[in-house]
Amino acid sequence: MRDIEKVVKRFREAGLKITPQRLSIFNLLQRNRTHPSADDIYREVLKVHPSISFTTVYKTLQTLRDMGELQELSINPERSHFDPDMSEHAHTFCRSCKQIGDLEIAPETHLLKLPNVPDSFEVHSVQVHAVGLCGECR
Amino acid sequence: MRDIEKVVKRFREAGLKITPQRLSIFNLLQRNRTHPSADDIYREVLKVHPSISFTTVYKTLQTLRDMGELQELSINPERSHFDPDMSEHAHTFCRSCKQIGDLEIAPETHLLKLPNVPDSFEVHSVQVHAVGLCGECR
DNA sequence: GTTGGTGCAAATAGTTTGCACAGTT
DNA sequence: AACTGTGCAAACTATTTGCACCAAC
Repeated sequence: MRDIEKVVKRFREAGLKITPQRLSIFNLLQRNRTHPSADDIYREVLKVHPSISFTTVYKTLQTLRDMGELQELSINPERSHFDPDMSEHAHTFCRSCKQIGDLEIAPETHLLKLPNVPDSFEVHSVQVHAVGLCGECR
Repeated sequence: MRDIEKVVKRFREAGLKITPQRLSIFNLLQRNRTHPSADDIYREVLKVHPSISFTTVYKTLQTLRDMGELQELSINPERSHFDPDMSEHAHTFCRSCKQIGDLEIAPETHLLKLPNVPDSFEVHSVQVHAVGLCGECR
């Protein structure tokens, strides 16, 4: 996700409104490093904005994802997680504690240049997931 | 997934029973190239075994996954898909039609040797997903 | 006969939607 | 004033579980 000012600008340019609820969500995502689920985000924003609804969080996440400001991670079969870090990187996923971690990938790896992708297929993003057990859970 | 005979042998060795329902499921998976969801598999097996229940299909898929005979793919946020092909390969996922395709990966890519994975993390499998739009849907 | 499997029905959980009212522009 | 956003409640969908009966071994 970009700077809040830039995201706000994009929303306004798209005719979307800036509400206190949305600003709280932007703020939280900006500082986040934990790959939260929609519900995680909801429960966090609740602390700052006790009257916010899950629906609002949910719809704002959809909008941000559709704008390409954050990634929806399909890594945990039980629920979606969101990642505001749009740089090329991979993830670890622990099958036991369900924790998601970041893996830095050297830029020369060119994740987006996967071999054998048909020319006709338009790649938006490449997700790389190492699935297994973290140190704690072994 | 291995040959049916080998899978049957593994089940017996683990004290698990071989039923007509399970054999139908094994057969179907063996010939499958389409990354079906649990429900896809259920509807296919129904044709051969009209009295089978979703629960039976579901539990057998869990067992096969836990044995490492097939992979559960977290690629479609809406549902899990299963892949009996356990060789190192990647997938394409079309956001529009939800189709999953295979991508061959040269063995020298060493998918399982992702850089920067903490020593303490035990990697079971690495999933690589190119997410975007297929030729048809563009 | 013992033990695990099957199938039904119900519970659970995450996600998504319709709608009336409120807030932003 | 026009139009989008919010929040509630309900619907939906996939997944998971409890349990009585059945079948493989």
